[in-house]
Amino acid sequence: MSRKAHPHQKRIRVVLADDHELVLEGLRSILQHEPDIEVVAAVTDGEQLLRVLQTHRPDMVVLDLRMPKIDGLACLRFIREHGLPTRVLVLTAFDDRESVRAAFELGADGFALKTDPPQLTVAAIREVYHDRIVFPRLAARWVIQRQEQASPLKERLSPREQEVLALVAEGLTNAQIAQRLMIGEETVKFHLRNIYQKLGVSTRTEAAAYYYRHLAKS
Amino acid sequence: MSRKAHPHQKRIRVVLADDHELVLEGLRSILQHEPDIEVVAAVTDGEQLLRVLQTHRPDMVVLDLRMPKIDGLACLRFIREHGLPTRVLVLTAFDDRESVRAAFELGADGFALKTDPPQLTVAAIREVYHDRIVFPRLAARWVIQRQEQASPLKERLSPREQEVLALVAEGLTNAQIAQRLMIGEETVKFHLRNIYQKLGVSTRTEAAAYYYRHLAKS
DNA sequence: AACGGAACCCCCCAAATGGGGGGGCATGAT
DNA sequence: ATCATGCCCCCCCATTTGGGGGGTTCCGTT
Repeated sequence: MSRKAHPHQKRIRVVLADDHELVLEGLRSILQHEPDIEVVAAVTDGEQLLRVLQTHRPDMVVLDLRMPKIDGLACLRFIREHGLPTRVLVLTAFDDRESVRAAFELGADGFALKTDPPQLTVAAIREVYHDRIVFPRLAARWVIQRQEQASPLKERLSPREQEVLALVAEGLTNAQIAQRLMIGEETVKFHLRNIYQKLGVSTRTEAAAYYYRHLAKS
Repeated sequence: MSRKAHPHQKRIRVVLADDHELVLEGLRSILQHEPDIEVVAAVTDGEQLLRVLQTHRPDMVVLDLRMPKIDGLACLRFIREHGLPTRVLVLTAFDDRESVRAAFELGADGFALKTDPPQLTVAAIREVYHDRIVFPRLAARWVIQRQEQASPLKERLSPREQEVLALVAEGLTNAQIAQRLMIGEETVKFHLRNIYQKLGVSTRTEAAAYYYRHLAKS
């Protein structure tokens, strides 16, 4: 099994995980020509991934967060909790900053964007393999914001702010909210500014969208 | 220009459009081995696509709906309105059935899922080229459903109004919507006024609330 | 007793929005 | 030929909103 008498003594053994077969194909196609990287498997859902991880013990997994059966975050958690010796490069579609944050906190070693030139992803693989944590400037912001305001944004909203947000999501105007809560309109605006900052948005409709997507229950 | 003295007389000339470079790479990689298909260009945003369409006049475009600058729907609309002789195979990530419906109504010739085995996509290219309309069973349902579902109010919204409303619900501003749909901001306001009247609301956030409660998808 | 945080109120100003009017063009039905 | 509809664009104007200051209480911690 051990190959040591070779110019490129040890190849980076990676597993690819993405539900889009075309992305797998793209990765395979570009990694094919990299002499120091070896694709040992490619899977399209979390279940397969966990199996492969334990049988192949790869150096690294290139991981999409969105996958059937078991999603990327769950896989990442599993890897960390079981102390698997596998580095994790998250391959994201950039659109869900919430997931990126979560992945970072779960200990992802790096991030690459599907919209980036493939060569960047290849470079990222090498970087991560050499114990560097890497992620694109864009993703940096999603992640950094977390330092100040911690991940569960919802918890960070004060009770009053949550009330206000709920009413905004109903479609009420500032004046109506003020009346409903028996406070001044300026106060509503004050709360809203704080809410926007905490949620990372800048309009009431964005806030409403956030509400319905992240913390609605009905 | 005309090559007719060859076993495969005329190759299908396709343009690939997807903001994910890895997907482009994947497509290119598999189409490379198809003797009857020729990739004449690959672009990552709508602006490039429209340029390429007019210079290369390809037989077909494999089109992702989500793209920067000008999104896939807008491109499709452009193609149809200008009577370009280009067939359109929509390559979707499966998650936005709303867009799939819209694409179907705009006259998309076929649909392929990114999660499908790449060979299916290749087959779809050939099918569409031979004047067949093709789409996976899954997508079929999104499209069909709309016939019956016909909620009284939603049906009153014109296709364009539905597009606008969906973007409002995402939290976009008028200016952003205008850019996304390639129309003027005043036009967006015009559509919005009509939407408000039809829905019986008077602010965008109310409209967003209506969207999430009555016509939301997932 | 001093501190920070939450909730409350007020000012100002630029930008976005809502609401009304006026057109235009194309398509498809009557 | 006419009409209705959808879609597009432009004008004007009042209101709402977003973002920046400045404050005051009250409460729980330290």
